[in-house]
Amino acid sequence: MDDASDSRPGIRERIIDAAAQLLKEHGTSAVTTRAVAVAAGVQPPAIYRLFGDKDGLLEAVAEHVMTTYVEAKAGIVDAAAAAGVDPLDDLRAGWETQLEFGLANPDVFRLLSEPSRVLNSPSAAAGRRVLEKRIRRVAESGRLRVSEQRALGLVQAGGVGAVQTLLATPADQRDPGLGEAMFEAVLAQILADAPARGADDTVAATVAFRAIAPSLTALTASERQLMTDWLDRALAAK
Amino acid sequence: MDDASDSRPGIRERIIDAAAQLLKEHGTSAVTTRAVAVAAGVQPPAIYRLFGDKDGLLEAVAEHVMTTYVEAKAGIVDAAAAAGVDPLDDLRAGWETQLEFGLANPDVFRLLSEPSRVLNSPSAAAGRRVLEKRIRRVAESGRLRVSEQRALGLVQAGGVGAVQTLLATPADQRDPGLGEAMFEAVLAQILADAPARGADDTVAATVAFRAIAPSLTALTASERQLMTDWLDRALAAK
DNA sequence: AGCGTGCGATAACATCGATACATGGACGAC
DNA sequence: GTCGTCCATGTATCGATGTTATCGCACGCT
Repeated sequence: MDDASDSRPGIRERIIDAAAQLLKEHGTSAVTTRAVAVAAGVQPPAIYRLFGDKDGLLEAVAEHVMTTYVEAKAGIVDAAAAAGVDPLDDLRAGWETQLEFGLANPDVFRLLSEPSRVLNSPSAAAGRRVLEKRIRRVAESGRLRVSEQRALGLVQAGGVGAVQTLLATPADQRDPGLGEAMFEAVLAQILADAPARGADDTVAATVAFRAIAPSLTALTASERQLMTDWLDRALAAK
Repeated sequence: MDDASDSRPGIRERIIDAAAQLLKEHGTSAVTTRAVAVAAGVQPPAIYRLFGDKDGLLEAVAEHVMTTYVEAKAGIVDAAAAAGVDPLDDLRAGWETQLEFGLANPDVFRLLSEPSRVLNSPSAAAGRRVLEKRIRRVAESGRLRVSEQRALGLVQAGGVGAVQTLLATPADQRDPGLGEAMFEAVLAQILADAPARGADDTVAATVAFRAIAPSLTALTASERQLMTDWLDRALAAK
């Protein structure tokens, strides 16, 4: 019945919750063994009895957050497979969930992205398995034009990179369409049937002109400034 | 004459080199103020006098490694611009350099990728500026079908994501083609299929844009009117 | 009942980032 | 030449953190 790790009143859970909350609300540096201990109402040694060391605690936190977050994902995957939802819509839903999660929980996301942790972490493996299922469904539909491994890597890299790039940009300067653009880039690379993106000549011409506009000496500085502002606005609207 | 930061025999450099070597050879955890101090043959307080705090030291290390690595990049960019190398080949060369660097120096790369550091780090800004130049050259050639900002974000995200994904995979299970696949995915997303007319000089780009400017629905009628007036004036001045 | 096993609490240890304070020497003023 | 001032260096230390040893106690097994 009861696992050995489950003592009585869920002390383990209390510690994990306290650590997760501390991590989410006050950042990585606030997650100290003592702070977690007092927040959970236990003594520092309890952490070491239950998790071995601090890294074990962080791994448990990662697994907890990941599970909480992935359970929905996994449920959606299964439900989608059963309901016959388009695998691509399913993949896109997962992508958006991951981006939202990453932007909402930067510290937890960083924790889950650390290569040293990902390499030997059961929770990371679980997360990857969910993504593998989604990729597999796309593959089974016959629309993949690269290996599943390649597709998996591209989706993973695109997601991690997009989140990290957005997090590394001041919130007011972020490109809100970056995530979707990256997803489309990955899709176009792994799908057999080309999404047939319309070759938009106007955008290309606008971008090219935007690049050389600052060198138009026939205009005044303020005119150039105003014009580039308009151009950026026009491009952002695309 | 002598700057206050430059005492006598390059103590600053000795400390930075010691820290960089420690970081590269023994990982992040080995970079401790005392270890750096003994490795550089100085006293712990010296670090604080020269760098303020440990984060200042890490920033200096990041800047040093970045500079050493980027100097070649920047030189290549300038040389490429002068020699008229294909902007795409130039971009690809930078991409490959970044991937190699990230895989060869995982800890330094992680340091340089930390969002909190990237947000207010001069060295990170310098690195981004190099990439901006490369993107700009592509934009000037008229081959970009998205905004420069979007292109920049996609290249950045793709590179960071690819490196991080590769680092998070056991070396013997890595997909050696992932980096190139990601690059192609990004390229396909940001490039116009057709070389978009021979708009490699300002006049051609301006003429092309002048032709499509009236159809920019994102601008108001008066803005379009004023802009086309300016465009005509700029063309007349040529 | 006796006893052992395991859990919780207190205290302590080693190390880390960071700093206060004393020391000493170099340079200019007289 | 001598003294005083300033600044860099060196020592010692502080607070905090990860981690562990030790003790006491309650619970279950024989």
